[in-house]
Amino acid sequence: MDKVEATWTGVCCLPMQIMILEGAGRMSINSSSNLLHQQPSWTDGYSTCNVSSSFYGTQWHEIHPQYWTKFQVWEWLQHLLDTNQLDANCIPFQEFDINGEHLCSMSLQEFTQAAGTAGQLLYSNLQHLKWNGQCGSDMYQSHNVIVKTEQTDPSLMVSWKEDNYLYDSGYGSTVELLDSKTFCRAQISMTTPSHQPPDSSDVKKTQDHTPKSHTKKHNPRGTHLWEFIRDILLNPEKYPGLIKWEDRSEGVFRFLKSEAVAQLWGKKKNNSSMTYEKLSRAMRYYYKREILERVDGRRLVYKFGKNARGWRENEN
DNA sequence: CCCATATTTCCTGCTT
DNA sequence: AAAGCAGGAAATATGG
Repeated sequence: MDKVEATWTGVCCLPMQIMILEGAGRMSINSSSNLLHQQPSWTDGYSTCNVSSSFYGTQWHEIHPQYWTKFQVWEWLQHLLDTNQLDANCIPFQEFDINGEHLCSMSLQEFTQAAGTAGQLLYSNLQHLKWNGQCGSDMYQSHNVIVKTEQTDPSLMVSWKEDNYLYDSGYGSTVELLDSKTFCRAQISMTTPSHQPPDSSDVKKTQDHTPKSHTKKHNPRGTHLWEFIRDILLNPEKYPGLIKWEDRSEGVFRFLKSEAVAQLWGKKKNNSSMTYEKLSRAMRYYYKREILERVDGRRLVYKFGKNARGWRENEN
């Protein structure tokens, strides 16, 4: 065994990581492949969390919208979803397969056409960006949600807010804070067909996800990856800010801290060299088995398929 | 030891 | 340019 016991306090610039994993106490980290090596950006003491897509690298917020690439347009959209705590369906990403120049030329009407009720939000936010060049800290929020006035690195600010928010209020109490959510409700219910439990052959109901069923045929290493992911989603208070639902009823979710999830998975499997790269390969194998469905276009987003059980709110 | 399943590891190519 | 995504291929771990 060349594994080295290391405590998370060694990674002193990662308060979130420490908090998340403190329950686990010590973590086995391979000295040649720990977080410090895999995620240099985590160690810069700043952009510690990839809460929203990615700030390091592309830095759309430092570029005038006019010059955004399609990718940066999507990052902006994603960011608006994040900061306004909106469901993904509030903004039809496909409608924004355009670059910054095109985006800037759109009228309010066109925005509304493309994104419905959210169009207004997008439009006014973009106007703000256009006239201010650089992004002020307050532009990240639209009119209707939590206002933050601190002058800090936006990425830090946002992750801090989201993390704290998750810690303080827990998952269940989100709604009252977020009237922006309600303004999307109509849209969501229109675009979301009602759902019947897709079960046909399997009449077995495992209300609780305790894996001790007599029908289990092969379960080599205890929990499967998808169950592990599901359980993180189902216990947000235990693993805050790692993965979040994008659309609870449809089973769409998104990794917020992909590498942290990979580390956690690796820990469970006693594999300290687990990475998101490898974890995601395993996730992709689930497509064929219909445990997951593809969600294309959006990074780090997955959707439970018909063979995934136990993730619905009231599953039978 | 063999077999199947469920990853894990590595890789090339493509997209954002 | 860095991160993700797609899959192929091969290796590995585990239980039967």
